[in-house]
Amino acid sequence: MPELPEVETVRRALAAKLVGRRITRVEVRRSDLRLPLPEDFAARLEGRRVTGVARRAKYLLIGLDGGGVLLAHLGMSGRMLLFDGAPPPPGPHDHVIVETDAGTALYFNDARRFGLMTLSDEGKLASHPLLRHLGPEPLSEALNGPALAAALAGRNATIKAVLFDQRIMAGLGNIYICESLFRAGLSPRRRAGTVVGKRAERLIRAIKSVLGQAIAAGGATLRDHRQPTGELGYFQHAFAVYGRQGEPCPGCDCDVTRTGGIRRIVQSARSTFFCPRRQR
DNA sequence: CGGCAAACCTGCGAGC
DNA sequence: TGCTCGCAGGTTTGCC
Repeated sequence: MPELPEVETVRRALAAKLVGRRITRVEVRRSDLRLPLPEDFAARLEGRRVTGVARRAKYLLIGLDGGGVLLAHLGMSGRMLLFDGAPPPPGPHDHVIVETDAGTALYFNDARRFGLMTLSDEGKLASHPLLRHLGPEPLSEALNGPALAAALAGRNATIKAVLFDQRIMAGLGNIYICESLFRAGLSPRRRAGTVVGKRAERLIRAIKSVLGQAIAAGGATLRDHRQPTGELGYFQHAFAVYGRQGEPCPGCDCDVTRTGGIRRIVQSARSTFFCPRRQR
């Protein structure tokens, strides 16, 4: 499911239910996630109080008293599900269950197991192997047109491929890259190094606006993403190009039977959706 | 180093 | 109905 807006939506839901609560019980039902869970995972969590829930790129950072941090990534299919009453019987993909003194149960569910959970210390977060190479947050003030242009300078790969590189900017995935390039009017096949000046300005503004609107909509629900409380996100209805192959481009008023509408191509084994007339 | 493909694992929808 | 195939929102590795 999850790119930055979906993870941010999850963060907010977790923060509302977990902050200030004490963890009473942790059950590891399956420890072979993308990285194996630490041996003492449950023991290090039980009895701790949750001090905050933060996000870095697509990672969730659950702060604990005593300085520990539970680091979680949802991969492609990971979900965090919150239950206030009696939780349902765990299914085969409910890998970790965390219960609090407020009677809340949190299920970490991940069919494909590309997600992970691990433990770190607050002081070591910046140098943590999973976080250390991440580029700036797209929504941070520091990331503006000139900063983006500088990061893209000299890159000969396509802008689509380079935006996937989490070292350039961290948090975008296939959907929001497609949508941002559409809003910016840039072809996904353009060389990244040519995105300078006004183009870089347009691109960073597009990225920030798409992400901001997606967060406000509770993220996008494709297949199975939902918020931890069960509500659906609805930003998928606002997609201009993603998954809309053959549909009319919302920015052009040309005849779809002649132009073919939104195009789908494959770049580094991932689908790219774009309007060849509007994006250059 | 840059750029790309494949691998990791499971589920689902489309098409036959 | 039931099978096979292709495809899926991420990240890492390995190859050229």
